[in-house]
Amino acid sequence: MKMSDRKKKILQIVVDEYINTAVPVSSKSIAEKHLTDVSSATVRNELASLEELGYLTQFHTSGGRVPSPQAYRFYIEELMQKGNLSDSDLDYIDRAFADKSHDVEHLIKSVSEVISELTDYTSVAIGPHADAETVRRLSLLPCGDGRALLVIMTSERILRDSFIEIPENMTDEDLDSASRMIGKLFAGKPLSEIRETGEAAIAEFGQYRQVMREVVDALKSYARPREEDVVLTGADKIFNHPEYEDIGNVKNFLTVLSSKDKLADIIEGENDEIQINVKIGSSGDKDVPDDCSVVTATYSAGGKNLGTYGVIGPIRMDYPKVIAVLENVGKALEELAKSRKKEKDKCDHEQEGK
Amino acid sequence: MKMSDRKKKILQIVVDEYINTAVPVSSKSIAEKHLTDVSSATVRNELASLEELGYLTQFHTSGGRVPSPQAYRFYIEELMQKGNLSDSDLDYIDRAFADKSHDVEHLIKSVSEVISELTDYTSVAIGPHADAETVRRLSLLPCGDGRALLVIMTSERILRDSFIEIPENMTDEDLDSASRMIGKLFAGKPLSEIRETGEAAIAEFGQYRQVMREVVDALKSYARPREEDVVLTGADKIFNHPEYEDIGNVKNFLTVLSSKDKLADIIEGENDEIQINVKIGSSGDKDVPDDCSVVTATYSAGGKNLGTYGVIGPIRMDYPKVIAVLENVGKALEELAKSRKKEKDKCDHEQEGK
DNA sequence: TGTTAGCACTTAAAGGTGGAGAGTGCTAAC
DNA sequence: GTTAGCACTCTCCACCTTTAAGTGCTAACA
Repeated sequence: MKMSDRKKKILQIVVDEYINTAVPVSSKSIAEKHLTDVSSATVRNELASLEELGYLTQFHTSGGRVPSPQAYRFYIEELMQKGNLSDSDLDYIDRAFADKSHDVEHLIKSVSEVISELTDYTSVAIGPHADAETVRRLSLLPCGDGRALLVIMTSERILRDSFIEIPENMTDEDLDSASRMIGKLFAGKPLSEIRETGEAAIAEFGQYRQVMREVVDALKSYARPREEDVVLTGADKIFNHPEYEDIGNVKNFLTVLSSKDKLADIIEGENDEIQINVKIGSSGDKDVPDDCSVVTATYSAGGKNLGTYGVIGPIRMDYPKVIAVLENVGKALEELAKSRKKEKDKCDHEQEGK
Repeated sequence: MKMSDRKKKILQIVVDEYINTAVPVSSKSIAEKHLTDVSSATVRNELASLEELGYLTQFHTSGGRVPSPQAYRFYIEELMQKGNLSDSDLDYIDRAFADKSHDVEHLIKSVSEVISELTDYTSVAIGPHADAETVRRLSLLPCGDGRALLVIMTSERILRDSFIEIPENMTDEDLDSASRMIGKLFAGKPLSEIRETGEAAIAEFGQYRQVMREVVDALKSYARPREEDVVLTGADKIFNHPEYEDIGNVKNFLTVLSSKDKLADIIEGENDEIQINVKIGSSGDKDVPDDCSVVTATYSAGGKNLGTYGVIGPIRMDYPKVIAVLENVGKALEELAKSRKKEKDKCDHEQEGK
């Protein structure tokens, strides 16, 4: 059976209507409100046929139709009318990023908050992979209890959460010179490369071999997003959506949210290439609950990854709005990255001139 | 009306029973299971009198009795039989703290997890106030973008989350010497004192006055527990308790949990002196929801505050178990603090000998 | 005076009934 | 291909009845 234009139109109406009202859509309401040139009986025939094609389901014979996951996918690909944000929403985004300090961590948090606030869904954000950033400076600060704090300044931020063990007989001065040597060796290289080639370098690193090994080991923890890099905002937003009036669904949902590790998997997925990625229901992804959709966007500017941000909520999600928000936040982030780059370049230039 | 021994006994039975079953307690069940020497009619008389005294309430005439907040308070003060933990619970605690690294942050997280796991309630933990700790070492690491990372080693841990702005014309060497000077000045002093007297010191700090001001300002943020110092574990545990089958209650509960700032207020309160503190219902505390109890313990060893830990859940809480867990975790923490102190002393001694 | 048996009373919860309303599927006519 | 008409199905709600649980009260008892 072919998808006639009228079928598409009706399917679009059903999805739009259901997204807005959460009430199964009837043939009568379609004929009255949207397709005034045909009767409800005609619509009924089309609905029956759409159901046969797998786009619609009914809970019971007299209950109107509800879109299937397949329908949402089709809707997003072909039918959806891109939403425009209201002026006040656009304003909100602008203001949120206007006076942000330079911190990547804070920025990620802000992005997550903005997305959750504007979409009214739970938002998840993962910052850029430190992995791809290059080392600018590396310091080892003695802690006095056999450990040292490893602080790495990368091209994008400061990593300061790793501790390494240091040999008992090592003095602060030793540590300092080890720190300089290692810093010099790694400067300009991306973390990922250090992790891979680091092993080989350890052998040649006579005196401070053990410290070197600890540093390389510590870098391994940056291969995956760390717990503190996964930001969750607006978990309580689910209560604003009628599908979560059922306690079982709430429980299910919150259980997924409680493991940041799983969340990271859900959000990151394999969306390196696509800009916006939509997972509806359990599209084979074991970690996404059956009754949830996940919409994510991976941002980048000038070849640089700016992180992955998204929304998790019921399948009946306001996709036009969510996608519009993600796109506009993306634009704002790009702008920000650009203006920062300019600033940095200017700054670097000045330093050279000195 | 006086509280006869029998009344007390009956009240205790009602509370115990209700805690365990969550079902209103009837006169018949009491007479049959616990007070076999009197009839249900006698128990009924006593129950009516306890109700008059404000200890019991009924939802409807044929519904059995339920303890009032007042009854729980009386129960905890006078009636409760202290619970003993099972061997496996005790084991669990021991194992959890056996091989913990030195990190205060990790320890707090572990404590919170252990408490939530053993009690089956949502647990909140706030680490010791950095505020009271003394400075051992202070470093300013240049970040290269007009900022510096302020790393402070205190007697207990490493604080590494503050950034300060530095003057444009300041070189890395300048920063380093400023760092040394400020470090020397503050060494051995508690953060709280620096915060208070710091203002005065700024004036005398000629050349590096601006940096000094930034440092003193940054320290102010340690006066209150920071967001990352408030650890929440097992939010989903509430689903294991029947009072949270009602979606409204869940919403209410989760809303409170979503603000770490409010949580900190709830947990910390004014329990500096008491070891274990129980708030039942809204005991005047505006932030605690009416239908919630909060049990907290503030630990200390050798005069040193080890943090405040607790449990938040329904008023019908298993107080004997919760209190037993908090007590035993407290003991374990004390042990840990002691053995660490020994280690540290030994370590310091060796260093002196060198 | 405290305790008890007995009984009437109250209430929630569960189950059944019937009508109203919504929506469909089908058929026959256009 | 479209439509009007109608029988059919199903939910929802209001109402009722029954059942079980538990109480309060009273009168008798030790």
